[in-house]
Amino acid sequence: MFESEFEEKLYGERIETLKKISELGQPLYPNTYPVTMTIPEARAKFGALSAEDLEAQKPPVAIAGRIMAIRLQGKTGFATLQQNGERLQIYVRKDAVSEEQFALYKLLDLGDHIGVQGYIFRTRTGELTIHVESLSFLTKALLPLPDKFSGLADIETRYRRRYLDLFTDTGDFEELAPAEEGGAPQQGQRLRAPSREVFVKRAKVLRAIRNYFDSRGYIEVETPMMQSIAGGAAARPFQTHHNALDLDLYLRIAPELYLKRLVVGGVDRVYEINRNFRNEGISTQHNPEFTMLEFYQAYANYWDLMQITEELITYVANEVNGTTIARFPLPKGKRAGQMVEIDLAKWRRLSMREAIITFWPEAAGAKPGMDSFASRDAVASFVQQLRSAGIDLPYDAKEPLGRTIATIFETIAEEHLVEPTIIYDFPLAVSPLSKVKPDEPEWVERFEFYIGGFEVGNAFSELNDPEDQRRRFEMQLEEKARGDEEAHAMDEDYVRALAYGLPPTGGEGIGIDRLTMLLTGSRSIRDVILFPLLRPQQKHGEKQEHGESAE
RNA sequence: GGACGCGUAGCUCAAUUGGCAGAGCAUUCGACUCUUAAUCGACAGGUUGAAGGUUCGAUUCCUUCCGCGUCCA
Repeated sequence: MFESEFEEKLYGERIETLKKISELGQPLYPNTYPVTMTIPEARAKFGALSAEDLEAQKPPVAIAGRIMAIRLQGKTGFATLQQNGERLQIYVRKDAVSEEQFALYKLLDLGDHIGVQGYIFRTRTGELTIHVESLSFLTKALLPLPDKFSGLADIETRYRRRYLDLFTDTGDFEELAPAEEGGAPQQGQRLRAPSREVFVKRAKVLRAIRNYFDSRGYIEVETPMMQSIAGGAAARPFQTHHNALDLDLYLRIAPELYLKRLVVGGVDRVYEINRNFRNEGISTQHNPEFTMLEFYQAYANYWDLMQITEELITYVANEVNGTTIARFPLPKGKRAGQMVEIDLAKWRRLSMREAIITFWPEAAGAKPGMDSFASRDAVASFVQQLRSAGIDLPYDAKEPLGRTIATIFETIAEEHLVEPTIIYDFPLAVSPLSKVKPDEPEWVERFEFYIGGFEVGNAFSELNDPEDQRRRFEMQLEEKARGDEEAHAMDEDYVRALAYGLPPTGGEGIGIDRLTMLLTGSRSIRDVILFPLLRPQQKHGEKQEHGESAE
């Protein structure tokens, strides 16, 4: 457990301190403390009252918190308690508490939990403070806290020890001027919110989404996380095994096919918010387990979903931040790291083909025409044009035409989609579960929406023709045979479900982690996931083959 | 998977051209009855991520490995 002799020594000293606290008659790990309010409640209730008002009332309170700062000066002392991310100062005088309790105060360390009872007043400098009449020891911190002002700066430690990050992180600020002699450094605009605030907002995001759908007649459900066919998306799954049934299973990559089975079953409006698992790389936008919202609505198509999307994102932004303006550091591309302001209520819509034309790089020569995407030769020459302009573009002459078009889109357009943008009409070849456009058989009624330069959601009019669905799965099997490990597997039971009749339905998935990144100004998905996946840490001693002995 | 960067005391950070590893906070001891990044005095705290190499001498240069970050695939 100990990382150094220093830590071990300090731990031992604090165990000794615990004994002394016990000798003062304090239980060492009491199971409760009778608070009258939380620290945030106390600040809200008394924060506006003047010193005179407080002096007249001497409002009695009992609160509890963790000691984040402590200043002892002879026969008196101050300490700062923290609870629920807010702080309140306490004032302890030797002549206001019992002898044992002042002895206890002198034995307190940074990080300890205590409860105090007394009355609220303001100090000479005006700070809201509790004049302590009685204090109780609650729990000891046996290990040292991170730097009391800077907190944890090391990103890795913040992820690995999120418990420390949550109560010590104060966010990042723009550096304005160097610290003056003996003073605190000047702080500018906040660049990153405190960790705790990010996760409080994440909870608000979930609450707002549930409010939105619950008030519109949707039913929230939970469908299998362990599936014998990992369907509903193009991704590699994690594999597991059920011993009693001797059954290979996959962790789900999407809930999609189960949710549409529910629509077949007459659950016309349904949503699920839950984890998906994809056995892929890790980046600032990818964690192997991530949270996805999927919702389905019978008798709706992708045009209806576009409207719902714009409404939902606007609603959630207002609920969470009180504004639709999001300040967000771009996570990738040429402008990576740049802070941008995005209005989540202002949307534009472009078809995929329009987006390719709009963001066609000048260096690549003549822009494609709208009608040129139907020709394999034309699209192949687009690839050559882009490559000769120095753009790295994967291309396989044997891959379906639609896949090439989708790759071109992702390569040249995605990073430009910073303002909320709906990209609609996708190639059939990359959309095995979407309904074909009636007038264009190679294109489907599907859209993705992009904010901040990355994909946040994906939606389509659901393919509900079982014959067509079977053919699409068969096309996917050919892709699999061609070497595409992410191609969809055949799901006979899903085709059978469609054969009972799926009404016309629109469905959509939205990445909750990415949406939370936008609403909290977080540059990495790891900043919005409490315990992101990291490689397990090796201890130095474990790597050494031969133990070295001093003797 | 590739390129680049980072790893120094518990925490936050220094260390000039390759020349005695240092400061603040925290800890320990002492002083202090309105402090608030409290203040003042004293002590202690290091295998510079790991292993190897070059050198009279390596935190610094080189190689490999480990972990993390960023960009790209």
